[in-house]
Amino acid sequence: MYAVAAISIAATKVDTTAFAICRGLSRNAASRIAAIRMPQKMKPGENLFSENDEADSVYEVVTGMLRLYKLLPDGRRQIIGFLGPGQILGLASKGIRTYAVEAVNDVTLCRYPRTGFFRLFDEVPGLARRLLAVASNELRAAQDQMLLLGRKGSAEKVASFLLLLMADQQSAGDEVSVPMSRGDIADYLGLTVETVSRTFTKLKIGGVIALPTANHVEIRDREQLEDFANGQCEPEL
Amino acid sequence: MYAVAAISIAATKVDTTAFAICRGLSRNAASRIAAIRMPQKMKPGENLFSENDEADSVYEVVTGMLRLYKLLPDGRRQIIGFLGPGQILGLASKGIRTYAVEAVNDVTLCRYPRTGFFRLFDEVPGLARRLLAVASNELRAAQDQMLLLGRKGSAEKVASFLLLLMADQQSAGDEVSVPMSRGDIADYLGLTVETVSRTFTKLKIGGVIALPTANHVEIRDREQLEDFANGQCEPEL
DNA sequence: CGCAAACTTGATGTTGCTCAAGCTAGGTGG
DNA sequence: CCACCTAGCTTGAGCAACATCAAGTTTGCG
Repeated sequence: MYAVAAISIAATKVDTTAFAICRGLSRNAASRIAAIRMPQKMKPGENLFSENDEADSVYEVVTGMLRLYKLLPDGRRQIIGFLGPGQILGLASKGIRTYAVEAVNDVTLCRYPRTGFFRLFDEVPGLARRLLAVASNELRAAQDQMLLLGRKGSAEKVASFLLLLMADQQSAGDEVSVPMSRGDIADYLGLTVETVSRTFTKLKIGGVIALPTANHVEIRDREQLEDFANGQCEPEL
Repeated sequence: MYAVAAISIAATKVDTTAFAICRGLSRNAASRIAAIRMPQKMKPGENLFSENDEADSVYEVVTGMLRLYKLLPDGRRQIIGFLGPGQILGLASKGIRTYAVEAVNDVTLCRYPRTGFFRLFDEVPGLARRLLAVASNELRAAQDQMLLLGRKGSAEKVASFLLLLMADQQSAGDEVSVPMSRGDIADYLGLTVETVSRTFTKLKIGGVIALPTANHVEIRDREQLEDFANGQCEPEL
C-alpha cells in the first residue's frame, strides 16, 4: 500500500528527482534514495515523534505543514519551526530527538530509515554535501529567529512572521494562508495568544493587512509591513 | 610568517589531526586539509567579517573566544553565539555572510579559503559528513537558544547561560570564567545590561554563585542553579 | 594617581502577560 | 436545515517583569 502510494506520488511529480532531498543530485543517486523511501500520512495534531525518542529516521515533507517544538518542565512551549513541502527534518538528532514534531494539518511525508540513509552517505556522491546545504540553511533560519525572539517587539515579530509565510508560499500576490492556530503563532514568536490576536487587529486597523478569515491574511501594504518587521515604524501604531 | 605560526601551533598540538575540523578523519585527510590552512590572530574587539560581506572562507577557532551577532537597522544587537576553541564557523553562508564576527578577547584561528575547502569535499572522504555533524550540532544549540529566548525569564536565562559556559569549559569543578562583558551576555540572552547585572546579584545573594570578580563566577549550589535554569524555582528569589 | 570603561544599584515607565468575559465559526445531532 | 455546542479567536482591565533613565562604584590601564 505504501509502495503504491510512493509510485503514484513519484508518477504525478514527474520523476524521482522531484523529491527535495534529491535536488541537485544525479538520476542514479535519486533512484538509490528512492529505494529506501517510505511514504506516510498524518492527521492534524498527530505526533510524529517526541523529545527524547530514539532518532531512527530522516523525513521529508511532501504536502501539509509540521510544527517542531520544545517544552519546559512546566509546560511552556517554544515552536522552533514550521516545515512545509520540500523541507527535511531529523538530520540533527544523533541518536536522541531534541524536539517534538506534530502535524498542523493533513500531512504527507516520506520516511528514510536511518540505517539505510547513512549507508547512502558513502555511496551516493554529493548526498552529504546536499544535506550540509540543507542544515546550513536551517541554521541561518534559526539565527534569524534568534534575532526576532531576543530583540524584536510584538508588532515586529508578527510582521516578520507574515513576511516569512509569504516567502514560503511564493504563490500569487497578496494572499497568505495561515494554517496554524494563534496559539502556535504565539509559541513560535515568544508571545501569548492574546498579544498575537491584538497585534493582528492593530495591523488590520492600520490598513496593513486584511483578515477575511482568521486563517487567511491579505497583505494590503507590503512596504509598511516590511517597515514594521524591521522596526522602522513607530511602536505606537 | 603565517606559515611559521602554523608549524609551531601544529607542533605544540601533537599533530595535524588535533585540529577540530579533522576530528574523526584519517591522517591522510588531515594532511590534505592542513595544506590549505592559514593561521591568523585577532585582538579583542577586532572584526573578522560583517553581515553582507562576501563569504570566502571557513574558520576554526584555536584559542580565545568569538562573538557572532546580527543587528537591526536601529542598532539593536542579538548575539547568536559565542565560539571557543575547536568550534567552526563560516559553513552556513552561501556567498554572503548573514552575521558578523568579532573577537571577545585575544583569538588565534585558522582560515580555510573557500575554493580550496570545497574542492576537498569531493576528494577527502568523510569531510562533508564531518561538517554535517558540525552543522547539526550548531543547529541543536540554536534551537535550545530559541527556547531560552522565547520562553525563559531573566533568572532562567542567566542560570542557563552559566551552565552552558560551564559545559564548554569542562575544566575543574566550580570555577567558571566569563570572558565576555555584561553587555555581550545581555545581547545573547535578549535582556539589558542592567537586568543581567541585577540577576547576577540575585544569584549571589541567594548563595547560588559567588563573584570573586565580574569575569569569574564560582558555582556554589549547582543543583539550585539547574533548578533556576529549568524554571523549577519560584520567580521571587 | 587619575581617567575611562564597565559594572552595579536605584527610581520610574512601558510592554506584554494574566485573568476574565464575549464573540465567531465550524461541526454535530435533533 | 437549524440550533446548539465547543474550540478558537478577540477584546478589556489590571498587573508584573523587564526596560529605561540616572547616579554611583569598581576596575584596570596609562
